[in-house]
Amino acid sequence: MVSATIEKIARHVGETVELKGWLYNMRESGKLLFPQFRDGTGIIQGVVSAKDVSPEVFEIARGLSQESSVIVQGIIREEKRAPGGFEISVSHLESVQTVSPGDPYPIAPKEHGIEFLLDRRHLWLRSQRQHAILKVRHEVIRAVRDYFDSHDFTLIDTPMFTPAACEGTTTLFEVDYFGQKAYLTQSGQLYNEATAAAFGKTYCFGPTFRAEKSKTRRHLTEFWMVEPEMSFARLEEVMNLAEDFICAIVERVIANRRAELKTLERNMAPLERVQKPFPRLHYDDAVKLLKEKGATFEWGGDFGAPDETLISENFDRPVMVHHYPSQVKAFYMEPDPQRPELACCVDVLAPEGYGEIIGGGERISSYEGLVKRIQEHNLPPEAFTWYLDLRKYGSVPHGGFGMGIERCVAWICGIEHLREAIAFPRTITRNYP
RNA sequence: UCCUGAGUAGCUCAAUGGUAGAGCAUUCGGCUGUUAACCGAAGGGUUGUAGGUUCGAGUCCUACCUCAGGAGCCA
Repeated sequence: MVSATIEKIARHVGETVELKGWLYNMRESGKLLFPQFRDGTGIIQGVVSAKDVSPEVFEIARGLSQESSVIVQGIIREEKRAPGGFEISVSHLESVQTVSPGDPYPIAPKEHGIEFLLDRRHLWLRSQRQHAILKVRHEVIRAVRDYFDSHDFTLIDTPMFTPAACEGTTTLFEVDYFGQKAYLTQSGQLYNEATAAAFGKTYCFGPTFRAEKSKTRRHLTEFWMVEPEMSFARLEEVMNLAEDFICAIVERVIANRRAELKTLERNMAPLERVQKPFPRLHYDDAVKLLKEKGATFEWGGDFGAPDETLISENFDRPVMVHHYPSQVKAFYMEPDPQRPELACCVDVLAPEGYGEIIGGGERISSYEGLVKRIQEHNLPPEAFTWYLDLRKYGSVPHGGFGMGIERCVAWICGIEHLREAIAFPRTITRNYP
């Protein structure tokens, strides 16, 4: 007996194969059953005819409830009437575990509320839409790794436990570290600066944690971030990298995950327009643009979500906004030599209202400059001794950026909420399942 | 933390202050090409919690709880 997967079922037309999976749904019509099977790679309709199988097998098939696990044997046929275009004519069927009708699978093929679904996220992952999103996520992550691996970056992952903040301590998760205070990382960037000085070009990729009390579709308390860092790089090179990187990811997902994007009913036109060069907008000009659009915005502030949408809707592809005022950015941003009140930084705003997916820039390379900033931000200097060392022993201009994986996936999938872009989302109100 | 909205059957939702309802799901019956199949029947309720107003509260009032959307902050 040939074992087959639904994803590659087309190559088995005419053959009798064995499928191992679960009952996705079933329609029945008297002595004819139409079970739909899924195996993790796809969904295929089966047909069980009472005249073609033993009465015992027919009864087992008829008694299957949604998500019962099964092993099915049958001939694969092309069948226009079947969703997906292929069908398995079941000759034998074995139930591995039949879901009890007294406690049926809770996620029926109909609409459900979000709280109900999130409480059953461990089961919700089996549905087509969630499956498609997580397949895209996997493709994005593969593209990210392939991109950096093939551009001479070395992967060096950074710690989750850290002794101090990169930004404010209010947004840090504090943990007890054998009697001492430690914090879950918000970013691997400071460590990336050390590894970049050791290896030239590096990146880290892992979960990050923010204890922000944000209750919006754009926030998770635990999210995955990829952060490249380059020695001897200026803002210009950071922007070039961000642009090339995003194009590579989008191109790769379009090439390999078209079926999933179709399942998600993603409008492909805006994705296909993601080509170099991206528009580059100086902060001054972004403020000017906001004022032209009638927004009440004062120079010097950071953009809120509605501001980002107003800016990005003027462009048909991601837009790079650079040179924000230092006061709204992290302490380690390199000041612009011509205008020290501005930081050599860049945010990449995704189109279609998805907002910031990348933030980055050039880091301060001078020892004195960094000490001054640490003081201004009231950060504990002893925690940054090692970080300051990087400015004492062969300091160079360097920079990089961070990209939030879930924001990128949500944008590419065209989904409303970040919580669907990760298998088990952690938000301010959710730490289960 | 603030603003707005919502909690009724397993799920999604109805119900002028006057007998608690439908569809889906489940069970039983019917149907040999179904497409969220369809047709018939059955079971299924402390209306988020605690008070209050009223002859009478799912409905009105107060407090609290939970969730959702948004703001601030951020990727």
